[in-house]
Amino acid sequence: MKVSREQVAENRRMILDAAGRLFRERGFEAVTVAEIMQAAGLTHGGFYGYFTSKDDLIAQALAEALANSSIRADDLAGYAASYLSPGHRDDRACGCATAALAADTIRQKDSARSVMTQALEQQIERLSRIAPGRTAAQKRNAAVVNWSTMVGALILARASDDPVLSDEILADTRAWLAAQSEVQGKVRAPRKAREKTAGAR
Amino acid sequence: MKVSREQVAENRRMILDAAGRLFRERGFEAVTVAEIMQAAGLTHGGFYGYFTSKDDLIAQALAEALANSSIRADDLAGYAASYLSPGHRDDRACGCATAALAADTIRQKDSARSVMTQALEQQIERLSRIAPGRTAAQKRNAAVVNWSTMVGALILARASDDPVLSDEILADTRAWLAAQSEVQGKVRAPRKAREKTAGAR
DNA sequence: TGTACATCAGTGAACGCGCGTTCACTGATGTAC
DNA sequence: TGTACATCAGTGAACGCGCGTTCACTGATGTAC
Repeated sequence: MKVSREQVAENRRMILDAAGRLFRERGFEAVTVAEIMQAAGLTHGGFYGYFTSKDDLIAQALAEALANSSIRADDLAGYAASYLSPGHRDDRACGCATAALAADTIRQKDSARSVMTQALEQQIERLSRIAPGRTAAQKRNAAVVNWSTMVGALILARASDDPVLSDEILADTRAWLAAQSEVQGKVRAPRKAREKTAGAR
Repeated sequence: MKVSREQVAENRRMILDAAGRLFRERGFEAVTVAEIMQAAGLTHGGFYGYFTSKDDLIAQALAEALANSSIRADDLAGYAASYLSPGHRDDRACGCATAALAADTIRQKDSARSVMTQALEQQIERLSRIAPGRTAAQKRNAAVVNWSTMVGALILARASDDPVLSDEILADTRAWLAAQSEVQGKVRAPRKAREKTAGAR
């Protein structure tokens, strides 16, 4: 049964969304094409009308998931507080696609790897704007390290079976990044203002 | 054909070694039982004489791979220099099992997850001994953050398609950890001694 | 020490299963008049 | 605006394939005498 052009666009969005969520939750390999199509409300046969292969979908769904990060903040401490929250740790399906899929992407085709690399570069640029440091080079250096720290901490917090250890990893890393933000970034800001910013979600 | 008891022990070691290497290189799911047995010089049929299932092997091979980290150093800067070297980045099969498999392990059975959690706790304790800080709590906090940073940086450096960006991530994070080690950890050590230690492999 | 035989590690064919992908078919859409 | 029909998105059975796992068999090991 043919379907309207709007419905086609809507279906395409549904497939990419479902794939993005399932991939982040269970990895590229463990999720099947049939499962994604079912989650999108379709049957598996129609898949190849939208994508040329599963690898094609992986690259496109990854790009979509990496672009739609829900984490937003104007300062490093606020960003870290949100990124390293228990809520983000526990919601892999809708959380950071880098933390969920960077390790998986290393073993994927070039199409997916290049998408991940572009997103990584963009994220470093974005973090450079709120990173501590006087020169542009210092800010970028700090952004690289801060991003590594956040992604690493989220992966390790998720990897830990033990909720106490997992919470410790998140809390320690949050505190560290907040301190970074304080000491190096905003030496001139008044104390009250700083505390407000750092405490905000 | 029956085989001597020593040969059985040797074969077991070969299977665990091959599995550890292949898993680190390509992930748990992409590697097949037959492939592992072939890499160990055996045929796939014999597998279930050694392990009850692939999941059983995953847990045991992960424990083995996590225990046999080749990275050793007496100070943080030296450890970071080794851990964040291009050589370690490029040799996934023999490198850090945490960086290679932590994200994969999140989606594995409890047996593997508990192995990873134990290794994580041990590594934090180990790093606490060489971490900067005055109190034990400060040292442990720093160890948690430093480990998150190293694992995150290695994963991101591997994820990057672009060798320039990849090298930048390694170099920036190495420099950062060396600075951490300098500023907070060894304020009392004579300058010459510090430089020697930090430069060592 | 030498011999006879029970044990059991390793082999490879075979199992059921689910994967990614293909394809003939269906029927609503959207265009031509 | 209404009607006729070509288009093509979606369906579900079917494809070949490779997976994890099983099992009857083989023949070297290692024990009992």
